[in-house]
Amino acid sequence: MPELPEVETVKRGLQPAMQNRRIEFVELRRADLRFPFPQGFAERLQGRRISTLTRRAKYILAHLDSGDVLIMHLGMSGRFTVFAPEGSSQNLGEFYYLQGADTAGNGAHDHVVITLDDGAKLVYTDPRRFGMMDLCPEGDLDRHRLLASIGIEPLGNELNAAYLHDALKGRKTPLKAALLDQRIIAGLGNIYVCEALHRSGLSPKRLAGTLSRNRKVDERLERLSSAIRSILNEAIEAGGSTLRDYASTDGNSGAFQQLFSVYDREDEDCPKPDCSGTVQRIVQSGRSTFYCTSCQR
DNA sequence: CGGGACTCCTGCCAGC
DNA sequence: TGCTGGCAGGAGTCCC
Repeated sequence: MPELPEVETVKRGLQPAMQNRRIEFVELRRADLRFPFPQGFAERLQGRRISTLTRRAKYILAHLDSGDVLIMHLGMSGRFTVFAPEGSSQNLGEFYYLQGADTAGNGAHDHVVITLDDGAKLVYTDPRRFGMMDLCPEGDLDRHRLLASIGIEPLGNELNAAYLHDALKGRKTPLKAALLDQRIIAGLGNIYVCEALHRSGLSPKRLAGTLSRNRKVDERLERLSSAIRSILNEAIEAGGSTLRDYASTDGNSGAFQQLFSVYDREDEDCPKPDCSGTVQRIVQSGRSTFYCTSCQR
């Protein structure tokens, strides 16, 4: 599930449930996810008020009144569910399930249960356990080992053709791999890289540095940077409806899939109106790439 | 250093 | 029906 748009959607979904709430109790069902929980994890959270939630790359950050920041990453299969407090199903955020909180958190892969001061329970579920949680003082966030070398946010002003020109210059790695590199752009994953390359008509196999040959900024980098931005924004937009579906049903939203032009569409016709190509699947650094060999150069 | 392979873990699906 | 192998949206680590 989670690339930047999904993480942003989850953050927005959690915000109304968590903002300004005090953490009453934290139950860990195991000692680790991808990494061990830090020493005193539950104790440092309990009794603290959450001032706000933010996002950096694919990390959700909960800022606490103690000065600590709770860092959360969903990995490949991580998910949060908010269970409403008993008998208060009115005016709940879209992220709420409408069950009573006493039934929450009993699944086989429910690893963390956070009880808030209004009785709501926040349950972290992660079958593959590639997710992680950590605590870090707000002032040390930039130096946190997982955040220190993260690149620019693609939705901010820093992402533009000139940035890509410099960042990709001399790179001999395929463009696909460079865009997946979180040190260059934060938050892109396999799906949205495939989609952005298709929209901008660039081959995933092209060596990244070939777009920065001249001193002049290549107009293809302009296309790439605006494709990244528009794809992510559209996905976030769609995320809201995905989330509503999710809250009311089972997590599998049809609207989500319809967004993709090439991802998981091997052998289908290229959806670009002026292109008669077919979507191919190849493997790059061990992962699936979907692209049109006809219009992506 | 840059680049690529390997690794963690479980669930699911196609193919036999 | 049941097994097996391959694959999955992430990313740190190790090795050349």
